[in-house]
Amino acid sequence: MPRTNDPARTMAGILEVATAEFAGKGLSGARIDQIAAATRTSKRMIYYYFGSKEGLYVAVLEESYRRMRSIEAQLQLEDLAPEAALRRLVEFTFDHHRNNPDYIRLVMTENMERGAYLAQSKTIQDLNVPAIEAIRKLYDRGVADGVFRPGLAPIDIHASISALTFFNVSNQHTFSLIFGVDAQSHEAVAARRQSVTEMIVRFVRS
Amino acid sequence: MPRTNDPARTMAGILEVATAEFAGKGLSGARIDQIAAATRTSKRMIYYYFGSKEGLYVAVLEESYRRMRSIEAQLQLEDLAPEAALRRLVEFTFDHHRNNPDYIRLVMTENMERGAYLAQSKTIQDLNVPAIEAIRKLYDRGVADGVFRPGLAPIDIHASISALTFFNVSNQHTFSLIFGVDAQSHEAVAARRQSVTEMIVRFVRS
DNA sequence: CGACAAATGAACCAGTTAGTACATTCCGTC
DNA sequence: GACGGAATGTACTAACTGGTTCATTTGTCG
Repeated sequence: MPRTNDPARTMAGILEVATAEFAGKGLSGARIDQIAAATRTSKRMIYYYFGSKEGLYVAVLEESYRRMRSIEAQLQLEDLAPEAALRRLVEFTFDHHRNNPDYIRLVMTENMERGAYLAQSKTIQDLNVPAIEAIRKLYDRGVADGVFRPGLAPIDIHASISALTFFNVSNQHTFSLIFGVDAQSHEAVAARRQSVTEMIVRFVRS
Repeated sequence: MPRTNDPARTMAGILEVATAEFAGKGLSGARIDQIAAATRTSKRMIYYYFGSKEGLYVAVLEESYRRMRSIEAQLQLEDLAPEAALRRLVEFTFDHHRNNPDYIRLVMTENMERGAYLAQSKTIQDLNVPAIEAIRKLYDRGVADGVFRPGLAPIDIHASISALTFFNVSNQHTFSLIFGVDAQSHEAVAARRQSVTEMIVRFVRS
């Protein structure tokens, strides 16, 4: 059977498989042979396009951050009242993280690597700034309306939202093991979602 | 020169070095040869006492959790008014996590392993229950005094405290890279510490 | 003291893993 | 249709890595 050259498809296929592998096992736990075997191409192509295991990992990291940002940008917070917008942002982040454990695990992996690879990437570093801007806008509106108390830093609010929603996924295994199996049930997750939202809203409210 | 047999010292030495290695590089990134080289004993002894790389990892995990609990148990929250006790607990947890990145990284590692090794350990699983009990007591006191609002779950409060303090260390690298280098400065950390405390207190306050 | 298990050391090994050499095929351009 | 670079496949390798074999020494107990 004849071969068909399709660089874009080959690269995309490698990236997709590699994302699952790196997210599943971390950087040092991931196996290039495993990735190659799960692709319809060969290991040779991984090195042809990405140069090294680390190069592939950086590409996966960049792609994953980029996808997250593009989804995030779809939120239309301007149309909502400040508190409703804040709730929407928190709930969206909570749900997004919960539905994208691979993204969470890649960020965990990168933190285990002490940010060494994220530091190499030029494109990633100005990626989350829009997220801060969105918070700043809705916060300023809330302060102007008198529903939010003044003096808070948008980046601090962002840190808290990230912490509460990220941890919920990143530490789910150890948390469930120590505090009971039902911590991941539908009801428990829904309750946690509401609690997290409430905590953020109460923090900024006048 | 004559050899001196000292099993306790040998094991303790291995555990200490192994803790740094596993915390530094994760389970798959850690190298038994590296651990052996950093010890004053040999690789042979690691297998003699711990059986396998995984066995050593479990021992490190158990020891690390145990140490954390013993420190935690020293808190005397009963002597303080409810809100002061809650502040003390949050600030203590914040400082403890910040001063023990190895512990944080071991928990991150175990979550990357999906809790597979924590699940094997009998001694660990009933370890954090006292932490919940401490919160329950101070929370009940606060509700009785009328300073805390009723209807909250102690485990939910614990989850929030853990999330906010854990994330502050676990994700410091990616967070600093994306949002500026000064996120780990003395001032920034102190501000974050106060913000986290304030968030928890405002959540439970009537 | 003598015997015997516990503790230790040095060298070794088999399987794995990131990375490569070499040859071949595809496909746009002139 | 020929030419040349881009894209791909196969087979290989050097180094690493968890784990072991075999031999030796230490300390304790009767």
